[in-house]
Amino acid sequence: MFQNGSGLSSTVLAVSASELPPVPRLPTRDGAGRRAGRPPRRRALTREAIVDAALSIVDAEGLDALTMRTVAHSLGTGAASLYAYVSSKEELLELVVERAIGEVRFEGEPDPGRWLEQMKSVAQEIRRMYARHGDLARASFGRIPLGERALEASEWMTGVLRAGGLPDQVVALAGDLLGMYVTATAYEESLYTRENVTADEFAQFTAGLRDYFASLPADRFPNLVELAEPLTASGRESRFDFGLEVLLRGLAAIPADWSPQQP
Amino acid sequence: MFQNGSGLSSTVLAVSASELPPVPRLPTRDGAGRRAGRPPRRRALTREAIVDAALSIVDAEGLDALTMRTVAHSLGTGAASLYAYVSSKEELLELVVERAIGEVRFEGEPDPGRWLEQMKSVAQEIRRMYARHGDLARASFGRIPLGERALEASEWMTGVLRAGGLPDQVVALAGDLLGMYVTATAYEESLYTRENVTADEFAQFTAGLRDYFASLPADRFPNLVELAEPLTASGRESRFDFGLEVLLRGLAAIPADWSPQQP
DNA sequence: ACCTGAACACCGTTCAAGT
DNA sequence: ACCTGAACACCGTTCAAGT
Repeated sequence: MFQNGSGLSSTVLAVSASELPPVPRLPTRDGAGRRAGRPPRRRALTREAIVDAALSIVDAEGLDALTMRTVAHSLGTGAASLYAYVSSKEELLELVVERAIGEVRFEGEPDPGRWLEQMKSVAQEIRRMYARHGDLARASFGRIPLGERALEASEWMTGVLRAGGLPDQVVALAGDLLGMYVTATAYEESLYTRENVTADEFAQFTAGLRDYFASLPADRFPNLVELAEPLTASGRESRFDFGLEVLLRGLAAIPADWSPQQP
Repeated sequence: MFQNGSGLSSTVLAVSASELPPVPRLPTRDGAGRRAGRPPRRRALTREAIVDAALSIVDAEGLDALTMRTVAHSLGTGAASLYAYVSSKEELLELVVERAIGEVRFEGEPDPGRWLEQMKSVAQEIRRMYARHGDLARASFGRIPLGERALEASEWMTGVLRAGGLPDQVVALAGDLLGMYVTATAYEESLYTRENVTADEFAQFTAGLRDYFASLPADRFPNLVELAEPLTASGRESRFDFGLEVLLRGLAAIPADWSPQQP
């Protein structure tokens, strides 16, 4: 749930909260497995500050611009100094993703009569969060955020799906599926929202794509030629809404006793 | 269609076939936009050979092991020599993805009575293709392959969806959605099929995840605690089948006049 | 005309040497 | 005890200099 798909990633976000149990991890082979550990006493440099700086860089210049050097530079140090607070770039990315997910707000309690609306609204909320943070969705993909805030999100979504009367196994699978859908969509959308591609250039590209389909040899690609227009017509918003609609209608249509054909 | 989601990527695969029109492109800012151009006369090194070598590396060691240097080395040259055949690593990745998609086979003609089965089977076919090629799905994500083989795939899928009686706009959106689902799933699955994570380690991780959920404070995370088992029980196969089932049922349930609420 | 070694400007990460 | 400059082993890409 909220797992950005079924993802069981190799590393997983450490919980900062006190009373939560230690997070399970897949072993890493490259020896970058140690944790930062000790609290940062009385220093200007803190985990918080590093995550802040990293997220700001992603917002302003995208994920590719986030390097240990750029983060360190924006904090007035060298890259090596970050390793006292963060065990690897991988861990830093997890912290940044967790921070972003923590921004998502859930209003109200799970309402049995409104579970579809509630799921739709939280999906849109998450999408908006990603839209605020450049192409962060790319880093988010395939991770299972298990930090406190992410768990709260999973808890809420699980509650909504259960309130909807879905059986437990379907609740679990549905949460993963919706998380994956939103993250994947957000990632793809970030590709054409890159600050160095103007809306005009994008429109031109779309038009070019339509003309490309339209000009294919009609004997070999009759359907693509005929559908050149609808294939390239939909905007981001409609694509997202369409997929969400399909997923939710499909979920509502899944029988209570669903199980895979070949176990 | 077959676009691995709604993806309109910044660069797009060049069509190798003769009679197809030139592919539309989004402008790139980093000046890496030139094409290889001239045919490789009588040389051992060819585009084909380079793509072969690159795909072999992905199969054997994963996408991260694919560097211009490793590819060149496996062909007995230096990285610089590849740039006579391929304008950038980005273009090489597109060629590799296209090659892999070309492996997917479609049996039979679109059959109006069997469109759901046909879509399900092609989705499984594509998933198997990705499973053969390490974590190639990662490189595939967010690209629109427009090469000849990919177009044939899109043509076929479009035909099946139309045969199913879906309206044109739904056909277009559905193709993107299914493509994105399969690619995203394949990518996530590749994360735990990494050759350096054994099945045993994975099972252990899953068990750890279950125990993690189960041991959360029950007052704050009642649903996660209660659903610890189902949340971590499903295998890859069931996850994939579940999502596919949801998508196809949802598609079948979309009204013919669907359009986004806020245009 | 074709090819490529060496270089450039980067990475993430480590560690000896400073304070 | 804490911090970090410099180095290591890599990247993708370029280009002058070879044949």
